[in-house]
Amino acid sequence: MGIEERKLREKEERHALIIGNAKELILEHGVDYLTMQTLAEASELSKATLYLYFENKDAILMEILESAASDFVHFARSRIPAGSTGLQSLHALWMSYLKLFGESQDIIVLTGIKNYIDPQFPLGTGEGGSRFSSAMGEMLDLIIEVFRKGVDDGSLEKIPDPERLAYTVILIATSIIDSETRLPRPRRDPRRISLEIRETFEILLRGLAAEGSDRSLLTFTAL
Amino acid sequence: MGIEERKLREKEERHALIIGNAKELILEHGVDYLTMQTLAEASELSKATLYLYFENKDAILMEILESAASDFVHFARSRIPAGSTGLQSLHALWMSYLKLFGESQDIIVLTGIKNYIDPQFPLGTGEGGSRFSSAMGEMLDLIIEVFRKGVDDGSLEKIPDPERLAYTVILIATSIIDSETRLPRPRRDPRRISLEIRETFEILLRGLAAEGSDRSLLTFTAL
Amino acid sequence: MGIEERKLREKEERHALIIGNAKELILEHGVDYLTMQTLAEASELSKATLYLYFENKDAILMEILESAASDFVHFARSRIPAGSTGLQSLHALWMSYLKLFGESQDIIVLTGIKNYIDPQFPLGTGEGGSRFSSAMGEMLDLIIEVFRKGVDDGSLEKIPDPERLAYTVILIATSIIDSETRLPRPRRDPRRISLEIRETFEILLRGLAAEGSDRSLLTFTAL
Amino acid sequence: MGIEERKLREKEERHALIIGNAKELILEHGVDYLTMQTLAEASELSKATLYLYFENKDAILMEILESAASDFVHFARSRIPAGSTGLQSLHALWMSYLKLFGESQDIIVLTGIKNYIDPQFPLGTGEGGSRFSSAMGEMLDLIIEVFRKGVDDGSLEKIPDPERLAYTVILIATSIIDSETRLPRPRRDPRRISLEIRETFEILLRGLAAEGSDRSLLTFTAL
DNA sequence: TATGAATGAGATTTCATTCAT
DNA sequence: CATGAATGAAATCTCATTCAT
Repeated sequence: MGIEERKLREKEERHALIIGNAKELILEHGVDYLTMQTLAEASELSKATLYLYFENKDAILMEILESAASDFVHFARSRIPAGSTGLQSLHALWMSYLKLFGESQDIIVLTGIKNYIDPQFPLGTGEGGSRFSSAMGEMLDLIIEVFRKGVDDGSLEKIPDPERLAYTVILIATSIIDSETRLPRPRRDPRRISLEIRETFEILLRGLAAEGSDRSLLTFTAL
Repeated sequence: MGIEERKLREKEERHALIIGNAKELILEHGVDYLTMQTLAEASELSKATLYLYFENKDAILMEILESAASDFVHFARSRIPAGSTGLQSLHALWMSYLKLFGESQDIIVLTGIKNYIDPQFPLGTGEGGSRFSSAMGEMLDLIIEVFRKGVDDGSLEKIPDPERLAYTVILIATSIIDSETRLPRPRRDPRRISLEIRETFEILLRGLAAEGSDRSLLTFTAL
Repeated sequence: MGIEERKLREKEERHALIIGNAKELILEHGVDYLTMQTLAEASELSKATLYLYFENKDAILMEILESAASDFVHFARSRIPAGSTGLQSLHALWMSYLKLFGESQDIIVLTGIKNYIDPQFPLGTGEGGSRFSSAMGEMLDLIIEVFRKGVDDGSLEKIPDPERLAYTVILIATSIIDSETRLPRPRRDPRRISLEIRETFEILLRGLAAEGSDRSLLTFTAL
Repeated sequence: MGIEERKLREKEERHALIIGNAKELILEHGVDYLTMQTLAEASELSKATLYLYFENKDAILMEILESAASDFVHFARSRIPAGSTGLQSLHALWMSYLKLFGESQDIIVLTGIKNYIDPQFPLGTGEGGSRFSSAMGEMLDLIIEVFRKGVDDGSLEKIPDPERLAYTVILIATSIIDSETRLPRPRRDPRRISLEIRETFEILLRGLAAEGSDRSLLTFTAL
């Protein structure tokens, strides 16, 4: 029975290996560089073998996207204290984003893929909407929730259409990174990106917060 | 020499024709649809002929980008009254953006191409910087200028690194449209985009403006 | 030795199981659907295991063909009364065909495979003849025998080359079904096939029978 | 203007060349051997070039099928004298078949492709029926027409369902050749096939003709 | 100047078969 | 005896780019 376990583990490891290599490739050379060929080479496997682990190329991208998005949502939720105001929640949410981005570069991969798979998200859910990531949907829900809370408790300015704004905010946040994804790593500077995101979030937060809000909630410099 | 003139004129006309068709195709069907094949057909020319007018596909996209960006910069500059504060200038700048977007849809083409050609811009100028658009550089300069003025005259909050923020702001503004560009026109909704951009700009403006600024400068509803 | 017996029996059972599944798959989804993959799944075995029981895919198909053809020959022989004329024998032979087809659908499998494996049979025995089915050879012999008998006893028209005609007749009979085999069962209509075969046999029988033959031997309507 | 003509001619020649090579390959090695790769090699062109002349592989097969079927129908119609009985027409029809087969081997190609493209034809027209060859439809119509005429003028036996029988007859006629198509030419013997077809047609004709028909119409030996 | 024609390189996917464990 | 895992070879199709005429 130890054998079965080992086999299962090995299978999972390979699966993870492939995903890992795919992420690495995307991170290194951009999403367009990820072909079954390059992925096979990077994984020291044949192309056919990849199809043992994934139904098709989309499935690989989807899995990366799903897991990255899902990780983010869970992490963020865990860092929003119960009873916090909308503004506090938003602050916590963005802190999570910065933290996660600082620790791994999954977010780079995530956004790159998002735009590759479904460039119109979050603008158009349309008919093909169902095709799109469920984890991405959860992320959207979380943000909408925070916006609504903030408007209700008065910690945020009035937001005409929280759903639309949530879309837009995801778009902004991801697109700052998005462009990075297609370029080779050498030209990328994680610290610069981090600074840019932080600064952008501060401006957005100032723009969203109700007048007279606590200044300490409008900055991320403590990071 | 009348002959030479005519030839020159015809050459320019063809050149313009191709560019026009390329824009149209992008607008209609998204950037991915623009292949040398489709462009040749739309222009009623052969693929080979396209190469008489442009070195390669990138050159076509670049030129569209250049001219659109250049148009925008000139238009925006013409709408910033002499002697206006930084905040006023920024307001005018964004009004121009909204106006231009309302009137033509060049901006859709522009941003779509920007991300297609050089997705890292404005993040990475790097070594490859020379490759990138000079008109885009002018746009950048304009925004930096406005930021500096605003910080100096106290109409904007302190901005640690105006250049970087200018990059970011262009990115935000363009990326909202970016995703649209790859979709065929039918699924696009100009009004929605317009609303999103406007709302985003308001939030950014509120976030950038010094406290106690004139409220009328923080909204675009008059549009 | 009880053990050895059991092992042998189990081996044969597996063998039969695989063959059975292969038939079922062909019957359900058509010959093209039978891949080592689908067969392994249906048999709840690994693909590699299939190769323990059969040298390659062709061997599997061949065996199905063999057994189906063999079954048919035995069944048909058992239904040809001793002392019957050639015409009576031919009638009995084709009744067997119709009956077998009505009861099982093995014949569908059989013909489908025949054309898949060795489409030139019965046209070409050639050098590669050895490769081909021995049971199919028996079927051929049976028909030739019947033809010869009929020509001798005057119940059939003169047949220039009984062997060649036997080939042709098998071809005709099987080919009516052949095309069906590649289609999934839902689009198949056993009754229509049955009618077609019957009608064809009647025409052939009329064409083969000596003039003035007993009319009741020229029809299968009693079926 | 001579230039344009020449170009057009050359284009058509290439087109014809490819079709010719495709036929040749099918004739030589069977339908399964025809891949874009082998066809490209045989034509001394690159695979990509083939796509300049044909939209996809199916289009190539379809064109061969269409033209062969269409040729046959026209040829056959031209050889059926006005005012002939059904039996005479059928005889003429099959003479045409034999003649065409004797002259070119297009019919081999035709039937091979027919079964490759649409194996269920003529059994199942089904929903996808429209997808199938229009020339093949004309062939069917011709045969049905002849059957009806023969039943009406009493030269043929009663036919319960002329349409179904027409299907069956095409099936029989083509399937005799069909098997050939997938095998390399060396194992093929045109004369034998010719004999088989002739003999089969005679039997069918005897089976279909009304009793007491003119014997000279029941044989093809004059061929 | 213009172009028809051609193509190399590369993308995704499928399948019969092998081999170490 | 059984198998999970791996793979080579092949299939269809696309696209930016080149070159002789």
